[in-house]
Amino acid sequence: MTTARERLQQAAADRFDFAELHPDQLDGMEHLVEGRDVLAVLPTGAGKSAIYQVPAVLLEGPTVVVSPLIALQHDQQLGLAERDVPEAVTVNSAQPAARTRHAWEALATGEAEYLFLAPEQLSKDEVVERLVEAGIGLFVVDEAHCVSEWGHDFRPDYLRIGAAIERLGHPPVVALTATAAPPVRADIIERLGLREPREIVRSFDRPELHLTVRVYADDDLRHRELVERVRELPRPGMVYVATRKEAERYTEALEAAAPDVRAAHYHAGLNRKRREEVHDGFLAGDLDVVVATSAFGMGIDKPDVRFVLHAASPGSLDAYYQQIGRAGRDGGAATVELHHHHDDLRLQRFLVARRPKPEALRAVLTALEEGPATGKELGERSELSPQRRTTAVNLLEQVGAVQVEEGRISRADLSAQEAVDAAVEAAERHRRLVRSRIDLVREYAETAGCRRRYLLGYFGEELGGPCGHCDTCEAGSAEEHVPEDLGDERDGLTPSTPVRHTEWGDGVVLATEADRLTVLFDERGYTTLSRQAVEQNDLLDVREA
DNA sequence: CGCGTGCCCACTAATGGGCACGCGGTGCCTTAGT
Repeated sequence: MTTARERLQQAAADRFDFAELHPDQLDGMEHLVEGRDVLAVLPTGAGKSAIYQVPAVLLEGPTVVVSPLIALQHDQQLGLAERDVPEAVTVNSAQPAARTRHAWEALATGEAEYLFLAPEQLSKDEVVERLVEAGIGLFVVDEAHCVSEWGHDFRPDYLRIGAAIERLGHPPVVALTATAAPPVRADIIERLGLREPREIVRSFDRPELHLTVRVYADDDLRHRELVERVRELPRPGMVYVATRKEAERYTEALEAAAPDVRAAHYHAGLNRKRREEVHDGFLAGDLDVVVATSAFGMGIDKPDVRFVLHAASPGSLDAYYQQIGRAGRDGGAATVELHHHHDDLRLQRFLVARRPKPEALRAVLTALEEGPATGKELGERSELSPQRRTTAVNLLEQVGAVQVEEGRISRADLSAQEAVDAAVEAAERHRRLVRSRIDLVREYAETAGCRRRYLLGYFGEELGGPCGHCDTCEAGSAEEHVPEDLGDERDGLTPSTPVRHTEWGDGVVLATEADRLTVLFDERGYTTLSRQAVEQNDLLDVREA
């Protein structure tokens, strides 16, 4: 009798041509074929996709892969076409109806094994019903950080994936991502409804990246220096900016200052053809530098990116880590610089987490007084856009004001006023969290301590001493900022310790520095506390997890 | 959310206060018209 492990290795070798599987991959695969859920946080290039691709052929029933971008779905589909496996199909609005028809038929007959779709598809009842009929054997959420990053406002259907999984009878689920700090991992697990998932988390350390921050008070100076850096540094590389206008402005400045540098800008305002040109041109080596907003990046698996410069601070260290992670994937040295200006954060504070409109919440509740409704019916009754409507339903469901069962939304026993108040408060709490993350970007920019230590601490990883390979280490200031009691559990306040603050309630210690602690409070978000104040005033109690 | 821009108005000509207005990111989806 062969073990699951042997069958997986056999399938990987015979059908995928994977010579050898990494223990992390095998571990994830094994849990899936045993019917358990998995959350895998592994760097790009570590073979995340294999974790679902191989078990898919051993498990009965087709595999659903939820992926945020149609372009990514297409890439994965093409990759699978080269393997000795059943067909991979996609369902989305951009393809001809005939292709979608074929996809559903192939899935129903068992001819197709893999189905790629965006989360928005799962909000359609007929889609979920077809999946129920197909008897889904494995459910995959690729780029799973999007659940936490986009689900709360931008793409609310990300928060509805969990409900779809339940309607499918909860087949084994695997969530895959390259970047997720501990609170993000917790959010993914909760929102997808993963059951005692096996968490596979590899180190976030990327020693080949040299980290530097420059802080500016003058935007024009920043602009000039950044252009100069692009001229000096080995290429290819990427420059991240905060706005579309800045992407164009920096590209023009670069073209003027360095005609030999082949540069292009990229943002979501470009037409599809142009976006493809820039994307493909960069991957093919026809472009040296792309200046882009956050729109550029997912699907960029280019090994030889030699620098990632930020001409403006992003809205979180999660986003920052994700963007710089595109440098040095070949293992060669790469330059990572944050060119920070205090005003960058003002823009981010505006951009992230807008408040929900109480009118939208009321409109949903009023529409439901007529009786339960599907999402579509609710849209017709309330005249809200799909995005507004789904965001409102998500919030109301979260506070127990509505229930969603079998795709039908109904009112719970809670007055409209109580429901709206609770939903607004839930949104406020999330807004505080998201805004508090912005403060940590500033702290990263301003710390005199080791940059790498700070960044890894944010991702729940304790780096013993200074890394010796960032600007503060080289300047000597990092040495003085290592906590003296590192590893000493004298005060018990080590990372991931649950604590209670006299005023701010429950939280979890996330990172420790010489003079301060970063704590994530349920009600308040990320907060930095002075160690001295904590000790003198006895502000924190360790509580039972 | 909060800053920069530009307009009006006041007013011994050249500036400046007050204020309304515009601007700022990420992708699915759908569907009419060429």
